[in-house]
Amino acid sequence: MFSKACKYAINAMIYVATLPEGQERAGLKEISKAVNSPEAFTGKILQELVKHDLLHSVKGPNGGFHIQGDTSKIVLSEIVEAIDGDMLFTGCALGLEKCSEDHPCPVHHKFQAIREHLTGMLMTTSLKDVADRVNIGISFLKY
Amino acid sequence: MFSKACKYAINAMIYVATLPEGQERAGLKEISKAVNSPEAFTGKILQELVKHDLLHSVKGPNGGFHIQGDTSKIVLSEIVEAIDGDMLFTGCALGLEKCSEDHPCPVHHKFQAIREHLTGMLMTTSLKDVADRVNIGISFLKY
DNA sequence: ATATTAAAAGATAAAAATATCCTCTATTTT
DNA sequence: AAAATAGAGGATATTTTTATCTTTTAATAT
Ligand code: FES
Ligand code: FES
Repeated sequence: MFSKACKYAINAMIYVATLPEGQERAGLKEISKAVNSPEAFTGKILQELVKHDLLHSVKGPNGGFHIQGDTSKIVLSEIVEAIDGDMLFTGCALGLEKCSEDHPCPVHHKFQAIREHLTGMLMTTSLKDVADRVNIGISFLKY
Repeated sequence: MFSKACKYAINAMIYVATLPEGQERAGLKEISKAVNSPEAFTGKILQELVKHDLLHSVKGPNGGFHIQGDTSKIVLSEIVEAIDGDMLFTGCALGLEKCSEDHPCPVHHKFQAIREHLTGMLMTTSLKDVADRVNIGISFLKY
């Protein structure tokens, strides 16, 4: 469904979102440990998220990553799109060059509903929504 | 969502299912042309489908592939599982070692519904359902 | 100012997925 | 029986994804 890179990205963003407001930033090492992802690879992914303005980074001592602004303003679909692109949202499930009503693949009509369900969920679920669940201890970022 | 191999597999199975009952089998060349997939790679995938008893093959002149029995008895989820395995149906969306209620990832509760929607659709959509759509010309296997 | 810290950037490496090619085997036709 | 056909199986190649390592750059602390 999502690439590994995308899963790491989502988990990392959630972890950063769980940090108390205005707290010191989290370093790469801390983040990759918290979400059980390979450190160097995670670094690349965080760079990408920074480029997409979903995350901010600070170099040097006590540097690290943080989210500026409200975590309720960032939704999961933004993270997915930043890392995996929009094929999940717009591509044909069976690999036709483009997904369209005019020239639909054999599962288009059935898939449409699922896609809408999925994208609707990703577009309405904020980082705050999911980070809160982690903070109160009812969901987990690793194992 | 699905691997390329799985998309080729689904399209190929649908194509074979569109052939009139009891007709001569379709050869690899014919199939891969019909669904616009790379021939040799498609051959490997069809082998796998044969191993999973979703497809039958005959060697030699006028050989090829066909489905024995009723195409309404084969559902899409069987093809997906044969090629991509069951991670789509049972794996955690965010990469936790296992998906469970006891130790859920932050999107588990939201994902559960989508997964059920998706697997429900794949388990109830038969090859005949989709092949019929192709035969009456309202959906397409390539481009 | 200098040393230290930590992310950015670039170069490689390893693994997995996709794709092709060649030989072997079974079947059919002549 | 021999030749031709077409899938099976194995080996190899390419591409993409995942992962690591090294160097550079920016910020901080001494
Ligand atoms: S055309 Fe295949 S999903 Fe829309
Ligand atoms: S635990 Fe992640 S989807 Fe169920």
